[in-house]
Amino acid sequence: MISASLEDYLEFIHNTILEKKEIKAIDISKAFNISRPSVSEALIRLADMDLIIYEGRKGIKITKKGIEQAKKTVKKHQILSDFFVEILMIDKQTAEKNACKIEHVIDDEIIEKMKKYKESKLKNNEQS
Amino acid sequence: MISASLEDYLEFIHNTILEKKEIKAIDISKAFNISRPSVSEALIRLADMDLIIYEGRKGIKITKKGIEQAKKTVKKHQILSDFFVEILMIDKQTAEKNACKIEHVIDDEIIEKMKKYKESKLKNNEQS
DNA sequence: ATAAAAAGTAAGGAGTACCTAACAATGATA
DNA sequence: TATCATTGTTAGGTACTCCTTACTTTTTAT
Repeated sequence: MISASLEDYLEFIHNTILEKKEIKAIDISKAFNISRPSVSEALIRLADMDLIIYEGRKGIKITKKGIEQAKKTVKKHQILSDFFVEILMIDKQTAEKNACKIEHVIDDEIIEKMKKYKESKLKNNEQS
Repeated sequence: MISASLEDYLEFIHNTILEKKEIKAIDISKAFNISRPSVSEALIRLADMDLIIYEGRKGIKITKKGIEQAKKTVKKHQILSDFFVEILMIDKQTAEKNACKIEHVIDDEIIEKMKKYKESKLKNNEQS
C-alpha cells in the first residue's frame, strides 16, 4: 500500500502535469514545505512502485499506473469535499482540508454512497 | 498531537476499563495483534503524555486527561459509524472499519454537522 | 566566460511504530 | 517446593518520513 504522504505527492504531480505540462522536484518541496532531500527520497520511492519515472533533472513523468492511482485519489477528494460542502454545509476551506486527510483512509464503498446520496438529494431539490 | 495508533490504544484502554474494570498490556497486544514489546513502548509513550499511569505489572490506570481524550475519540467514532449506517446505508462492519480510521483525522466541526444532520433527518422521518 | 543562484544528491540523524530473541519476574500447579 | 507458563522488559533491528549540512551539477545573469 502507498502511504498518505506519497499519495499526496502523486496527486500533486498528476494535477500539476495536467495544468502546466511538467513538474520539478522543487515544486513538490515548495508545495508541501518539505526539504529537497525529502522530495528526492519520496520520488525514488514512487519510482520504485512504478507510479512515476524519475530521472533526476531530466524530469518527472507519471506512469499509467500512477495516473490510475492519482485519479482515484482525486476522485475521492472531490466527492468528499463536495459532500461536506453541499450536504453538510461545511465551509470550503475546512472541507478541503479534511478531504485531504480522509481521502487516504476511506473505502471506495463509502465514497460511492456519498456520491449517490448527493446526486439524489440534488435531484429532489430540483423537483421541489 | 497524539498519533492514530496511540489514540487507538487509549480508546481501547478506556473502553476495556469501563467494561471490565481493568486492563493489562497483554490485552492490548492481543486486541491489536502487536508484540508485547510494542505495547510496552506504546504504554510508556501514553504515560509520558499523562494520558495513563503505567506501573508495569501493577496495572494501567487512565488519567483524567486520558479519559477526556478517549471520550472524544469514542464520540467521533460513534457519530461517524452512525452516520455511515443510518444516512449512507453502509453495512455495520464497513462503517465501523472506516470510523476507526477516519476518527483520527477528521475535524470536530464536521463531526458536529454530521450529528446535527442525522438528528434533523430522523426528526423529519418521524413527521412523515 | 565566470560567478552566483537554483536544483538535486549524499551522508548522517531523529522520531515513530513496528519486529524478534533473550531474559526476568510473577503466578499457577503438580 | 520446584517447574512451567504467562507477562513484561531489554536490546537490537527494520522501515518510513522527515530533517540538516555539505556537496555537485546545471542554469542564469553579468
